[in-house]
Amino acid sequence: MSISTKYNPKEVEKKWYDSWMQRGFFHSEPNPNKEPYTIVIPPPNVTGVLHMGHMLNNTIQDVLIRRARMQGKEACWVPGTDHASIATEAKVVAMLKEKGINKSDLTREEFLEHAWEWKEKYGGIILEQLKKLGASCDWDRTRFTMEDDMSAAVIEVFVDLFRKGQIYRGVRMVNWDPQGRTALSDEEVIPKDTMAKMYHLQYEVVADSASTEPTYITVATSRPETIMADVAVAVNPNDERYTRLHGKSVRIPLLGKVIPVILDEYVSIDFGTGALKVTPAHDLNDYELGQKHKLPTIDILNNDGTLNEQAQLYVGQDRFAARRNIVKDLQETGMLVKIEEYASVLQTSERTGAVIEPRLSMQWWCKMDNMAKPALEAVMNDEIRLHPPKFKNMYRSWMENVHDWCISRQLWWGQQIPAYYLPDGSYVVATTAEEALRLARKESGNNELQLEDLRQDEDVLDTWFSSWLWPISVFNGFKDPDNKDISYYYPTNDLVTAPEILFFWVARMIMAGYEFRNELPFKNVYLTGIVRDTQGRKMSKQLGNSPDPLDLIEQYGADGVRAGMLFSSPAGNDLLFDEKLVEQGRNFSNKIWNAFRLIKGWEVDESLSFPNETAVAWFESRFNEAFIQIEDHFSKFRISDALLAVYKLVWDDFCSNYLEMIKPAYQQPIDKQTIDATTAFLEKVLKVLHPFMPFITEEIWHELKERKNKEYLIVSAWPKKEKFNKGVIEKMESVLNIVGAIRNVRNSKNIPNSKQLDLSIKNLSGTNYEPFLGIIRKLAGISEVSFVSDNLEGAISFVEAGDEFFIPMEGNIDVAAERERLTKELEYTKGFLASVDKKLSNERFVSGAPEAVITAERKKKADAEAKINAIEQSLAVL
RNA sequence: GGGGUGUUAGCUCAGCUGGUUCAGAGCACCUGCCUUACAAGCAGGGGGUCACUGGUUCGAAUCCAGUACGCCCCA
Repeated sequence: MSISTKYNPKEVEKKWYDSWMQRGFFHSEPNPNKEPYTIVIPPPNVTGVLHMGHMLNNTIQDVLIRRARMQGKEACWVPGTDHASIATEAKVVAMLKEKGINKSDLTREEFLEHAWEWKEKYGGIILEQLKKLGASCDWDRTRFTMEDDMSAAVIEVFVDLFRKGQIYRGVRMVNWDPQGRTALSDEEVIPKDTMAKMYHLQYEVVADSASTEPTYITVATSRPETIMADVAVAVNPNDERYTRLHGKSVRIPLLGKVIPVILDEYVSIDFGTGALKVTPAHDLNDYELGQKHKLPTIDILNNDGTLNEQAQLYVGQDRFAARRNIVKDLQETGMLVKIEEYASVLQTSERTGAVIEPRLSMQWWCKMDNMAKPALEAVMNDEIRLHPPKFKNMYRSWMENVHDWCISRQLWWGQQIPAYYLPDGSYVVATTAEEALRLARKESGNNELQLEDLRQDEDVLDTWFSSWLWPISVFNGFKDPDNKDISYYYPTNDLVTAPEILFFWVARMIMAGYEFRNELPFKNVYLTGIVRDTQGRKMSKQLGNSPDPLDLIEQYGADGVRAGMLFSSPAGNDLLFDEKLVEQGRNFSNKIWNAFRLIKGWEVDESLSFPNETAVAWFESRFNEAFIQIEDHFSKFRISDALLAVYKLVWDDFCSNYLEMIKPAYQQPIDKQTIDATTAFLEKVLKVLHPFMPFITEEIWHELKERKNKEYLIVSAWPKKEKFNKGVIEKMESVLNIVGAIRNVRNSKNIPNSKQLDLSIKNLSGTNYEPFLGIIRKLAGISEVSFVSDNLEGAISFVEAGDEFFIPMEGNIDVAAERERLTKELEYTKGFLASVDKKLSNERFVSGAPEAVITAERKKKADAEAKINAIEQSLAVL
């Protein structure tokens, strides 16, 4: 037999992936005779490379889709990528810069040409990487959020929502990324804990008459460079320190401009000095305060973060340079009282890392409140289930406090907003320029207008404004709402994604589902955790703590990596990734491989009788029991638990126990009935293992037997739930306990495995041990078994299931040690009995507890008493 | 500040409907084995007041309240 003792995944994985592709097993077409099962991939950024998060996420999707396929459903997993406007544009800008080209020197068309070229060349690598993982996506259906159809859907949706009054244009406070020079949604802003400085500045109070000494009010701010944009100083009306200032005005330091003191309970008395400078253009809270008190707004920043003319001072300087300079100048004039360090949260851009500038700007907005309602309800009433359900609360609080969505981005890569400005500044919204012209002529009453007179809005839409349509648009549901694909596959079944994007993607897809199809987009949302390193740190490029997934696959095999990722990742929990887990996954592959080698290596002798009836009957039941558990785990999306249950079934039950029971002596042949049963068991085991470890299972499946053309494991029938015999399982459990006890004796007495032992059984329970004697002999290395009615002298004894067992020790038994061991066990059992007795003598327990519990307690009592009796007898004969 | 969530073995975590799956798994550790499927393995073993304090209950790791510490989301 020349099969290697080590499983070698490399060529096996490539072979089977190609073979599956060739035979079209991943491809799906609507089939009215089958139940559809659909997953749409969370489209990774087209610029992305596979990281550990993707690995986890896509492994789970593949497990679900493979199981569904085997269950006979029409399984369709739609892959694709997202155009990721900011990330991609940043990459392209950087690439151009390396070539010495500035974006600002290019026209929009030129830039987009470069971008597309870049996308064609480098985009979508990640999809190729997913194939290495074994992802069984329907690659014929691969989509990209900026391909023509998808973009058309985005534009159509924009126009539709605009006509419904759900989209508007307005000046609002936005998160401004001065580096990317674009607005960001709240979700694209990452708060970072930092130590910041709090500057205490003096504002001179404008005196009633010129004669009095100047007085000052101290204001605390973290952003001294914005004082030129101040329009008021606010204090709490209940703050007695400042009562004297009610109705007064103050002078801005350096600038000398006079601004009023206003009163508002919003100001917290204990924070800073209790006096707040109000800068509506550069702080969200100040903006709201300004609106409330009808204060003007003075915007002193350019879109690149430098100061503009409105600032009057430090014009043209970057905001941080201006801060350094103003601090120096304030110090020199004595208006800076002190600088304090305090822990603060810095808002930064997810894409560029720049510090976010709250900024007033004209943007496009999408109203959320109407759409949020059905989306909230669907989750609250479990039409859409979140796994784990703890995310429901979070979802609710977000949806109840939902803000309008800023959907415009000052970028070129993406869907350009279909708004067209007329020369007079008014605008129309239309899917095409031609239609826009028609509308413009109609609305303006000016039939002389030409296409050249219209100017399309420069901005593009937020990436998520295309992603939220994904489950519908991948099936062309906008252009052709009743096509056979969308009618069949939509609503999809399960969505697997990270909790980080629960709001800006998942929630919005739900809204889009109800808004555009009156139907939920998916039924279950499985939320994975974040993959962290062993120290609990998020994996990141900067930290360099993330292993390269492809290296891992190279080293441990895709199956090993998949299993490793799943071993410790219950839904919604972060996964502390340790390469040890992948090693365990690899070892598991090897274990299965060797079980296969063993079975494959046996010679069959058809003349032999069938000696393994008990073992076969037991494993049959055990498989069915485990399978029911596995299915239960799956039904509750406990993927990790399902794998662990399979793992134990394979390793403990099948390999350590079953195969050892039936294994013929060295170089002896096996009987026909046993080999047939065992082959069938292995096939069943391979089936339940296949979704987790597709490659090795397919390999063994084909090596085990000749298979016809399309008889592949990937499309074989998932096992059915069947009844099992609980009694058989329990009996075997106690037999295995006996084996364990004998092995323990062997170990503690240093008796080598090669030395056979004898066993005497004092059968008090009336159990029929006959069918199990062969198993006990084989697994525990016993030669003679005898049944006795008296205790054996000079033997080590133990009790199991009410019966006593003796192993003769040929006189060299350590009486003292044995006595000690038995005494200890006796003490323990007596203590145990006492606690059971206490319970049973408690009348309220007996009357209050259910019958089954009481019976169980009575049985415990009887067992304990029998055991005490047996130990005492053993002690007596020692 | 508001809301959520967690704290179980050295580590990572299960424990779902309160009671035999109730204190468990994997890794790590210790002992002994290269026993012809597998040393990427086999056999055995040690290790936990279930964060703390109270309450409900015949019975609490499990339910409730509070405290401490951690994490997440929103401000």
